[in-house]
Parts: sequence; structure tokens; C-alpha cells
Amino acid sequence: MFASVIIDQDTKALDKVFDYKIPDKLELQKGMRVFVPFGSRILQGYVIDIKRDTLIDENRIKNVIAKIEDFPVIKTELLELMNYMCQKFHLRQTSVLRLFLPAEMREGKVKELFEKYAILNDCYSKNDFKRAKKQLLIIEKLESYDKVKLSQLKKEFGESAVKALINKKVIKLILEKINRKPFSINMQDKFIKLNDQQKKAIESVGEKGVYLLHGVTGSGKTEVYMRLIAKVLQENKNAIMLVPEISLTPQVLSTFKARFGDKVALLHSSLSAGERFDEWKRIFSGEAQVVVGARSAIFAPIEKIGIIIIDEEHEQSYVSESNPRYVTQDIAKFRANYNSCPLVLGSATPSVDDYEAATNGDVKLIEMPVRANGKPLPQIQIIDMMNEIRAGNSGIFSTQLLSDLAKVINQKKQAMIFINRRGFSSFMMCRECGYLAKCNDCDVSLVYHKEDNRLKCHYCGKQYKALDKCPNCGSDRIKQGAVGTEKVVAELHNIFPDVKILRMDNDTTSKKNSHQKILAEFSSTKPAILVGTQMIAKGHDFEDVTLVGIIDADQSLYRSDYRSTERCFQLITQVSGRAGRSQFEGKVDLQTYSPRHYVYKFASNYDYKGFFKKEINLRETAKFPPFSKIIRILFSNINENVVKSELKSCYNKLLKVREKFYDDIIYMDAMKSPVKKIKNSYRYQIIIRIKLHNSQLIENEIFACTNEALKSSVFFEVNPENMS
DNA sequence: AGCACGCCGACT
DNA sequence: GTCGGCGTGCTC
Repeated sequence: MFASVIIDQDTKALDKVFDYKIPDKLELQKGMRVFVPFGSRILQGYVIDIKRDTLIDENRIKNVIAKIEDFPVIKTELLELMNYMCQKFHLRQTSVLRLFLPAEMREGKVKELFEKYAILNDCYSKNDFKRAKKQLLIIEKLESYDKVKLSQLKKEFGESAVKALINKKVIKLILEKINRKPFSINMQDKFIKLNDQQKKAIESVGEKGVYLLHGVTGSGKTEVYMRLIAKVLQENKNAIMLVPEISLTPQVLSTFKARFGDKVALLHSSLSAGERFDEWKRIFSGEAQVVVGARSAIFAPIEKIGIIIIDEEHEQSYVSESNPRYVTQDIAKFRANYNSCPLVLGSATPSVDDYEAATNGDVKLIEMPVRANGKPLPQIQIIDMMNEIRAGNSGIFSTQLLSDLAKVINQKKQAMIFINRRGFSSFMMCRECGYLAKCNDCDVSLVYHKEDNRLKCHYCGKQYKALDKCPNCGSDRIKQGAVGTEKVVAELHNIFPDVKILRMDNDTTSKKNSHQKILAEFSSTKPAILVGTQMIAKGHDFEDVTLVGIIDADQSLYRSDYRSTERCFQLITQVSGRAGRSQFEGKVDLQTYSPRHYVYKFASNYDYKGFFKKEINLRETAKFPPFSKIIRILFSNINENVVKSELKSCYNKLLKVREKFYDDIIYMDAMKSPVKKIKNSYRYQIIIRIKLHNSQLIENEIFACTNEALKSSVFFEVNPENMS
């Protein structure tokens, strides 16, 4: 018999299958890890297949040396998932397989999964051991203790005596999992009576298929998820529940622990490698039935899946942005299909792509339009910053926001100020008339690049001269650059010197737990203002927050990205959800320089459907996803000449593909990446936009063109999340 | 990835 | 003559 083995080395050159002979005495199964001779070395590998014959000739083939574990660490479903992922995302087999195992099991340090225990076999007679004193003692110990760790026995009585008993089959060995103590949280599970809307939502989820649960903020989606999971557990099946990394707060985790107790395994980024490994084992062995975790929890080695739930499905964090790039939703679909169970995607602001799928029937739509507590959503007031400027206020804050802040402080309540400061790029816009610099060809905003003082389109690479005067009204008040958190805090401090002002962004939360500390301090101070970026937008319920200010909402709107409007809508909805979580009425002040943009009209009315209709029309006319695919191929290398020449030869090959599919390729060009250099590596890219017709075939042909770039590292993306 | 094999320049 | 530079190619 022969084994097909994938060598555990993550390189393009080794991304193939090697056949080995299985020695007679070695019992191998698919999914096991093995040691194999490879060239002059001994390496780890994964057995992906066992077969009778091989095409490799006899004198070249080598023997498998040994297995690393006695059981397959990669279950069959995940082996099939690997194939799917390799095809779908153009990944290397090893990089996918590594996603399936906790880090603790790699890097050579092979940790014991199970502890060996010794127990007595039934058939023995003590009389046989009159002369073997030690062995008799061992038997007596086992008679009184039932089971003893093998290592313990060996230490106590010596290895030879133990071995003798094993050989005589008087004692046998069993494997038992070793666990570090799982942490316990004391929390009372709140019993919530389901309302009709929730009941209906639960009933709508059928045996299988994909469901989009569109529920407004506070409609009680979490309770729906938990009931669905409970139902699945009753049928003796298991569940996976994914949550965006940032929302994986202790409160969220404890909610699930409180409901499902020890049945839950948590996989989340602040676990230590050891704890993560323990949870993985509990899942692997079938002890845990509910997996709650971030993106990578979709790879949990759990069987008999009865439901998969992805909460906040529109979140960007479900797409891994580097190395093995994958889209979690696609993997969830694969696993749901494999287990023939439903996949539930939940969101208050679904991604345009998924809502589109729901309108044309590929995905079933479940709506939860009413809030569980019956309270209205906070009122969103759009504040025209252009007006402020005309009225002589060129500061960061509008008069409205300042007076609302003063009111909040008076009432000893709390406020949040949200600043959108993602990335480093900025757009250029006129403060007088609102003119915004856009690409003539692509209809996305141009990004200002300081180092060469030019405006660039990140989609097609076209460059424009930076503006010093507005081409529309002639004003020189052309603004670029973003407002930072520090500046906002400083100004607030000037205006309200006696009020506690806290700041939360990447700089202040780099230390562990600082996140929690800031939030704890905020929640215990009244009045107080919390200033922050993205991270204050998620899942924190502060009862006394009655005002949310959004500074410069346009920042998210005019990013050079076809999804920026969608993101802007999602962001406003999410941030607004922070105001008025309790009995107090909340308000949102939304400052913008383009108050008439459709996104604000729809967002301020919480009108997702209206927004969707408008947006999907625009996407269709502009031929952006989901009506096309954008492919980005990024080449990088320390040597600029190497990247350039490999990019060039790839591009030449692509020209032939374009000829072949001339009608289906909308756009194709090669250029420097917007970020030209990272860690001394030069970055160049090719951007291609293709129609959906034949798109998988074309995508594969395009990918094939990258194969010969051996020196540069190649990053292949479909519908990239960002283009830097 | 790593290691052998191999074909040119400087050296005890 | 031979030691060693790292370019090319292979590993079941």
C-alpha cells in the first residue's frame, strides 16, 4: 500500500503530492501526520490518501518512517475542504492544512494530545505473580485505583515491570484527553421570552440552505441564534457560531457559557496557545458541541454539524487579508453543504452582495424589522458642515454637536465621539462647494499621495495632478487629510475642561487589557466623553450613552473603494446603535460635507432596503461586484528589477488571455501598488476586472499566468477588501 | 525550504 | 592543482 503525502513545507515548489510506501506493520489512515524521508532530510507530512498503486517507479519510492499521532488529526471533511479551498482561493495545500491545526501542534514540537492511562484487563490470576513482586504491587494498585497514569506507574514501579504486564496483556492502556482547567464564568442566564418576530425567524430556518437574517439593531438576533443552537443540540448535533474578532468580548462569551455551559468551546485571539490547544482538543474529541469563535473557528474539527451561524456577516474581518486569503462565508457554505445543515448569516446591515443573493433566491431572506424592546432607534440628525463653514465655524465640531454635548454633560450622561480613521490615505475635496476629486474612468474617489504630491486612482492606477484650486468653484479651500483622535480630544478638553475625556484607538489599546480598562473607566464615569475609532462602534452597551457624534462621516465614504458607500452605511448604523441602549432616548449627530449624498438619506432613516436598491443599481451600471469580479495580483520582492520583470512576463501572458476572452474582460492594467514598498519589498500589481460570464474559468486562466513568477511572492485576490 | 550537483575564479 | 562562490534543479 502507498500513501499520498503532502510535505509540511509552505512553498510553491513543494505544493504537490509525494507517494511513499507504507511498511506492513504500520497502520495508516487518511488525515494522519507522518514522518517521511525527503531528499536527505526527514520531514513531517500529511497523509491525504491511501492507495494500492502508484505511478512512481519502485526504486525511487521510499518508506513512511512513522506516524506522528495514532489517529487522523485532519478529519475527512477537512481534507475535502482543503481541496475546495485550494481551487477556490488558489492556495497551497500546506498553507490550508496548517489552518486546521492549532499552532501548538506544529513547529516540530509535537505535543501529546492524550494522556495514557493503565487499567486492568479482566482476565488475569494473581497466582501467576507470586514470584514477580513488583508486578503484583502494580496489579494491587490498579485494583484500588481503577486507572493510573502510565507515566506515574513507570515512575513508581519501574519501566520493565510495567512493560512486562502490558506484554502479558494483564493491563491495557487507554487514552484520555488532558485539559488545562477551562475558565469558568459565573453568570446568570437571562431567561428571555421570545416575541412573535423571533419565533417566526426560528421557524423559518429549515433543514438546509443559506439564510440571511436581516434584523435591525436590538431585534434580538442573539436569542434567535441561541435557540437555533439549542434545537440542534437536542437532535444530538453540533453547532458553529462565528462572531467578529472585535465583538468577542468577555460579555458575549459569557452569554454563551451561561446558556450552554461546558458544551461550549471558545476559540478567540486572547487565548494562550496552550488554552487554544485545549479547546481544540475538546472539540476534536467530541466533548464540546458548540464552537464559538472568530473567523478561524470555521475550521474547528467538529463533526455532525447541525447549524452554522455567522453573526455580523458583513464584517470585513471574515476575509483574511493576508497569506492564505479566504472568505469565511464560502467555507461555511461548503461545510453546511457537506453536513447538509443550514447556514445562517445575520446582520443589521447585510453586505450588498449577500442581500442581492437573497433577492434573487439563492439565499432565503428572514426579516426582523422590529426592536425587541419596542423602543425607537435613536434619531440621526445630518449636520451640514458646509453650512458651518459659511457661518464662520471652521472647527471640527458643529454648533449643534457642541450644544448637544453640553446638554449631555448637564444631565450627567455620556457621549461617544466617533472618528473614522482607517488607513492612511485621504481624499481631496473642496470646503466651499463640496467638489470631490474622482477618477474620470472609474467613478471612485482619488487618493492623495503626499510623497509625490499627486492624486491617484487605486483601481486603474491613473494619476492626476494634485489640486490647489477647486476646478468647480475656484476656491483655494481644498482640503485633504484626516482628523485624528488626539486632535479631537485636545479640542474637547479646551471646550469642556472639567469633563472626563477618554480616548480609544490603536495607539491607546496596544497593551493587553488596556481595551477593557478604558471601557471600564468610561462606564464608571459620569459625565464622560469617549473618543475613538472603529473599535468603539462594536457591541459595547453603555446604558448612559445618550449622544453619539460622528465626525467627518465622509472619511469612510470617499475611500477609493467601490464598497465605501456600503461601508459608510454599515458604520453609521452600527455607531448609531451605541446611543440609547436603555430607557433614555438617544441621539446621533452626523457631521458631513456632503449632506445630500444618498447614503445619509437612507442611513438616517434606517432604510436599508432603500439604500440597497440605489446601491445595487449603481453597481450594475458601473459593472462593479456583484456584477463583475475584480482580480488583483500583487507581486513583491526585495529586488525591484525582479518584481518588474516577473510582473512584465505575467502581464504578457495575460495579454493572450485577454485576447481569448476579449468580451469578458472589462479592464486590465499593470502598475505600482499604491503602497510601493513594505519592509523593503517593492510591490507591483495587476488589476483586472472581468464579467461574471465564464468568470471562474477566466479566473483560473489568469491565475495560471502567475505560476512562473518564482522569486517574487504573489498575492492573488478576488474582490479585494482594500487596495493598498 | 534545503541540499546536492556543477561549473568558473583565487589560493595554500 | 583544489577550495569555495552560489546558480539551477530536485526532492516520492
